[in-house]
Formats: sequence, structure tokens, C-alpha cells
Amino acid sequence: MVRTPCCDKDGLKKGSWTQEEDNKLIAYVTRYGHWNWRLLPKFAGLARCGKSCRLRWLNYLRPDVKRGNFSDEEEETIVRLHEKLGNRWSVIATHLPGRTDNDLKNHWHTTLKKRLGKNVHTERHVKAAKSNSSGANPDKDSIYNNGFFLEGSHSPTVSKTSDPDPDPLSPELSSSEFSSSDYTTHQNLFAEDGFDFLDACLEDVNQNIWTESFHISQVTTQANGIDNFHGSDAAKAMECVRAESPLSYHNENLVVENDDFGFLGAIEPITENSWTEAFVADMSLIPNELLVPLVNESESYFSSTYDSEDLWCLNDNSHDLDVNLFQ
DNA sequence: AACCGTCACAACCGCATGCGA
DNA sequence: CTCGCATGCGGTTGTGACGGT
Repeated sequence: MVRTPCCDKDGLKKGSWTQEEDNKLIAYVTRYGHWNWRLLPKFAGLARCGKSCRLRWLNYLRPDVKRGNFSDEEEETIVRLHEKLGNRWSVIATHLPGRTDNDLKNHWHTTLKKRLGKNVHTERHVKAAKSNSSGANPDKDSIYNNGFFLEGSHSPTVSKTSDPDPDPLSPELSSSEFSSSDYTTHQNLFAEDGFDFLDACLEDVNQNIWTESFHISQVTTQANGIDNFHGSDAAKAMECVRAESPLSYHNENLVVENDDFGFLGAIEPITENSWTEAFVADMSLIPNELLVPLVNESESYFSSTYDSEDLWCLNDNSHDLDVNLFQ
């Protein structure tokens, strides 16, 4: 089967996102949701492929994305979960609110893996010293307990004692190298350690799934005093879109996808706005077919007789429309 | 000041997966 | 059941900042 490209290769920008592009994407997604990533850039006025837009939104622009250094607790969680789950970063990320799989992946490769490598190296020397002095097998549960691992947890590297002198930074540290027996062993070890918070966390994740449309008026608004906009603070952008867009007062209710918009409930009151210019989504790019009223189907979105009480959303059937219609 | 190496982070790429026609 | 599509995921690469020489 030949896959169609995710986007047209010609004329689409790649590389770092500009502030203007961020603004456009934030404005569009906060108002209309990401109903279709592939078509979204056309409507948002972005010369990017949908895939790029999705990545930018999920990894950087979402209001709930936590930035800054990882706390000790977060790092410990990452290490524990990686020990148990391997490189399933998206799963691990669900247990670290505000952190994306990309964040975790980057932090693992740039910091944690190396740190663990050093620790393993140190522990191996300790182990060797103990072995030399006593001649007995050292306490297995004490190995690798360096602040990251609990008693009883085992690193894959330590388990591979057959290697005479492995490089602590070698790919051996990757859990993807685990044998199935290694994985089973580690699962059992965690179970023995009472490593049961995973199930508890799943409940929280499920509770964050949106089932109803988001009512933007729940967000505290304070759009005055805007000086400088930073893409990382998309929550501020939401305020600005609402306050500055001439259409925003129409759009009291946004219908968003039933996926990962739980973050919208976590938006905090804005105390420091930094938006230089209001971005107005180019509604002329959105065909009326895509905009249907939830209450009164006889009026178009731009109707002068528009009733502010009506609810509007993007047409659920938009996926079926010919893509050429929008080109 | 210029160069170079390292690091952290952002972004891209290709494949996997789920779903509807 | 197969196909085509959209989206998700993980590996990899690109890039800018920073510090050392």
C-alpha cells in the first residue's frame, strides 16, 4: 500500500516556528479545536503540514505544558516508569501532568540516561569491591539504590553481569534491549515492591478526558496590559483571543474533540498578559459547510441575525468534504 | 574575538495503529 | 476483509545557547 504524504511537500515551511505562526495556531485551536490536523493549517493560515502543527501544539503551545526543570520527584517517576515500561514515553507522560512524551524523551537522553550510567558505573565498582573483600554475592537489593531506585529494583545493566566491562553510556542501558525474561523479572520485582501507583494514576487520566464542550467563559479574563506575547503561555493567548477577536463574543462555546483537552480545566487566572497584537482567525477561509449551528440550522455563522445564544461548531462531516474544496 | 565541543530542546521522519468506508 | 486515511508514537536529526580554549 502506498501511503499518501502527510502534507504537500511544496511550499510548506519547515524548521522553527515563528511567533506569528504560534499565534495563529493558538488562536485557531483555542477557538475551533483540532478537528482535523491535516486541514487545520489551511484554515489557520499556516504554511505548515498538519503533522507539524499537531506537534507544535501538543509539545509546546498547549496551555498545560509544564516547562522548566524536572523536579526530583518527576525524575524519579520517569526512571521508575522507564524501568517498568521501557521507551513508551507517551504512557510515561500520562503520569507526569504537564510533561509531554517529547520532553521526557529528551530529558532521558540528555540527562537521566547519562546520570544513571554514572551511577551504574559507580555501583559496579562498589559491587566489585564488596565481592573482592567478602567473596560472597552482595545483597542484590542494595545494588543500584542510588536515590533513583528503590530497594529491590534492578537496573538492566546490573542484571547483565556477564559483560566484563560495559560502557556505562552504551546503548545497553536502553530498555529496548531487554529480553522478555528481563522485562518479566522487572515487572515482578516492581510488584513485590508495591509498585502499584500506575493503576491509581490511570483513574486520573481517564477523568481528564473531555466529554462535553468547553465553555470558554469559565476562564477568567483579563486581557488588558498586554505587552509581549510568549508562545509558551498559550493560556494567555486564549484570553486574548477571547477578548480581542471581533468574533470572539460570538463564540462563547467551543466544541472540541473528545481527547486531550482536559488541560482547559486547569487554566489559572491570568495576572500578566503579554500579547502584542490580537490575532483574528481568518474566518473567510472556513467554508460555511464546516460551520453549522447546534441549535438553529437555518442561519449561517456570519448571519447578521446571528443569535448569541446559539451554539456553533465545526461540521462533524467536514472530514468527508473534498479536500480540493479548500484549495 | 573566534573557534569548537557539548548540551538541551524543538522539530522532523517513518512506521504503527485504529477506524470507517 | 481490504483499503485509505488520520493520528499517535518513538527514533533521530537540526539548531541555538553556552562555556571552554
